Amino acid sequence: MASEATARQKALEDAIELEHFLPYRLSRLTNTVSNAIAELYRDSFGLSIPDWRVLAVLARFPDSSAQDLVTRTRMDKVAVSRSVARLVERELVNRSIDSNDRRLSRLSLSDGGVEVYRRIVPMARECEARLLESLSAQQRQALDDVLNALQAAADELSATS
Amino acid sequence: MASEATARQKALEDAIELEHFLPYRLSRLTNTVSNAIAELYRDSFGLSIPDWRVLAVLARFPDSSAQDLVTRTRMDKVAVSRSVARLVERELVNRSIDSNDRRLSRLSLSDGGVEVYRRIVPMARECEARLLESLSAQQRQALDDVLNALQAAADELSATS
DNA sequence: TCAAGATGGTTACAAATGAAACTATACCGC
DNA sequence: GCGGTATAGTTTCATTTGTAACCATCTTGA
Repeated sequence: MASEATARQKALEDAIELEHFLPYRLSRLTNTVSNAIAELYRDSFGLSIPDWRVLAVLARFPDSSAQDLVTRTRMDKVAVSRSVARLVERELVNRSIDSNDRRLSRLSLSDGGVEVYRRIVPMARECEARLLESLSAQQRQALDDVLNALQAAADELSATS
Repeated sequence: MASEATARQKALEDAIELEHFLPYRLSRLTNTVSNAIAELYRDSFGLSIPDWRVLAVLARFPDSSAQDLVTRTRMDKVAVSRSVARLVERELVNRSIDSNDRRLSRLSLSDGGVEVYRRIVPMARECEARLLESLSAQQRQALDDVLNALQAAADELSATS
């Protein structure tokens, strides 16, 4: 009993405050941001965030294959396949088959895709700007460095576990 | 045609590099961290992250109601209900009914729940520490401030949109 | 006191996500 | 050239998650 009570006591002393726990804070922040953005893209263009990511990469790297998209978006290949299927269906993306290797798709924005992309970009920038406005110039620099360091540490974490 | 080409050109010039786009970077970091942690909790104790959050809050605030958990974890009430159901089923959490208001649950860790919690805490702290190790003391302070500012800005964003 | 909300919590159903199996094509060594 | 293996991409199925409807209980105000 005494030792049972002690164990309980010890657990309580060590208790983690979720509010200050980094992974929780990151998760909460990301959820808030992602939900706001997802709503914006969905209501404006009927696009999901994965769809938008695919568009963004294709705008910069036309003639990408699905595999290229996997690499550049860090989405998994199933998610890429589904987004591409939606976008092709909606004729925002053109798909053709690589003439040298017929396993590969060659994906590009259609004119319609370019147009949608062109209209989304300012909205995306606006969201980002509103977040960054809350920071000083120094904090923005610090954020950039810190995100890089944390991502590297997180990659390490997931590699070693 | 010329104008069509120009539009395309303009879109490309404005193109967003996903790698530098804050919402994307946050999302990527959070996914990496969450996946690593989720794997750890799952393999060690068969717990999901929502389960763990509920445990963490109950360790600090025994006799919480489900609604209290919603507030403190920022999870939605369905997720809380499901986590609690799982944890009660596994007898890590005790549920009783508030004697004054029979709609309310009174939730607390069982002895087994305390034990599981006590064993998870060091693992959670270790994860967090590994992430923070990558930062200088100044960067850690900056991170704290920046996360607070960004969360506030994100709340603002989702409120106004 | 009792009808009309409001609140706490669960259930049911739909949409999103992930893992594994599958198809088609290409490459490699013989 | 041909069997075995690797790669690109899709489909299938199970799990998770979110939304909305729901039930029980409480509160309020005529």
